[in-house]
Amino acid sequence: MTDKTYHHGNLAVELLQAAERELVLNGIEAFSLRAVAKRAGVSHGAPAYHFKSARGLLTALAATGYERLVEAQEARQSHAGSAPKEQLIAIGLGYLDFAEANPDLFRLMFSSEKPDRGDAHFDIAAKAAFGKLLDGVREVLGRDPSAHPSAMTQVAASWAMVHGLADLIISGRLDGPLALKEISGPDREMLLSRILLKALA
Amino acid sequence: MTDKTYHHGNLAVELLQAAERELVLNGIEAFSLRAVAKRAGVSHGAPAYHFKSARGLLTALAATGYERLVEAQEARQSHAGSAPKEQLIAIGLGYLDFAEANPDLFRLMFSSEKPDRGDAHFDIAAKAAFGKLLDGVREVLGRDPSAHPSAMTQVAASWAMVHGLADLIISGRLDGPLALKEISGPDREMLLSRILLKALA
DNA sequence: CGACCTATCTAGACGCTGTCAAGTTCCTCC
DNA sequence: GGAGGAACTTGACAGCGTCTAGATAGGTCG
Repeated sequence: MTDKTYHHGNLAVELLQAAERELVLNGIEAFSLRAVAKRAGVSHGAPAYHFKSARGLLTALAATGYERLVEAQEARQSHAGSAPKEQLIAIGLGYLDFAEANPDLFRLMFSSEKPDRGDAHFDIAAKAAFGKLLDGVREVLGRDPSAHPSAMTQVAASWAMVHGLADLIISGRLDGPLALKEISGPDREMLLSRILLKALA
Repeated sequence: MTDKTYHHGNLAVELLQAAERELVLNGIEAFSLRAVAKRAGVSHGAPAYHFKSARGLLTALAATGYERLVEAQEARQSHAGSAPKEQLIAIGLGYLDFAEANPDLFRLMFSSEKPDRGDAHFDIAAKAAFGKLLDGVREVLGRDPSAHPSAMTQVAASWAMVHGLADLIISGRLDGPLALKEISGPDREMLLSRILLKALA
């Protein structure tokens, strides 16, 4: 159950870790399956046994990403006030936390066609993350977005705002105009919160 | 100046067109320089002469993308009312038009590390596109965002909203929850405009 | 008219990539 | 203790981007 045997029984997990490390080091576009195998200390053909293809490995990695996205959001929620709006802002800030901490993984999850979106694990994890946002908006509006089109519009607006913000931040596009890199701590949180709040208008 | 000679004098332009065609057909992640060369009817080494590398070709392509983004925005503006808010909404809708009409090019421009952002042509074109947004917000607020931090926050919010919306739309993520695919015409424009307007709150 | 010169493109080689098929090693269970 | 399957290795293949050397066309000048 540990490792280091010929069949070390843990390779799938190790490959995922190695893949993420490669993603961080080389970026998503220079990602190489063979480099992942080498990093994990196995032959270049080994990954194919556990994940059918490079696509399969990246799909699995992206799926874990959605799970960790939810964790980042819940971490924020647990430190926020209990008012619905505060909770929704926390969900948004958690979204930004995750994107900033894992920019390449974030891109893999949302802006890449490499993961197979039809994959069951991927789909479940992605839907769970979407559900988080849905819950937040429901609490604020006091009704279920799934049943009320206008509330669903509110979900779309919130998602678009936080997602666009995340995407612009990790591509460094707000560093120049907003000088976002030079702001930190509470000032930064305040600024981002104010922007996120606009989506709720 | 036309084509079909050995040195047909037009290859750079033809390569750009071929590259975009390949982008549309195969997607950004399966993009191949050799396929572009084949499509243009030249040897696989030919592109290197005009654009130093694949990166160079994609950088040039992305740069033209920004120029066409501005054109899409101006097309919308010319059909909109003259009120500042209407003009800004038009700029946003043009942004969405462009993204929906050229999803892979949009991804190349905003979410890829393949283009060289230090390239002069790329930088100028990208800054011009950003300037469009800046102008729109200035007219609405009546002051220059470059000089007023609070107005620049407004720019960031507007950009994040429209950019996030574009990104979610082209990845099909609003088709399910919002059923956006089933809405069209004026209904659709109204819905998108209402979301964009929220950023101005 | 002919020779050169430079811009433009071709052709081949290199090491890398992902995938596949066949072979090898280890573990388990009968 | 032998069989069989699971986990991994090995080698081959086509396609990729880049580099280098060579071929060719067009224009310029003697």
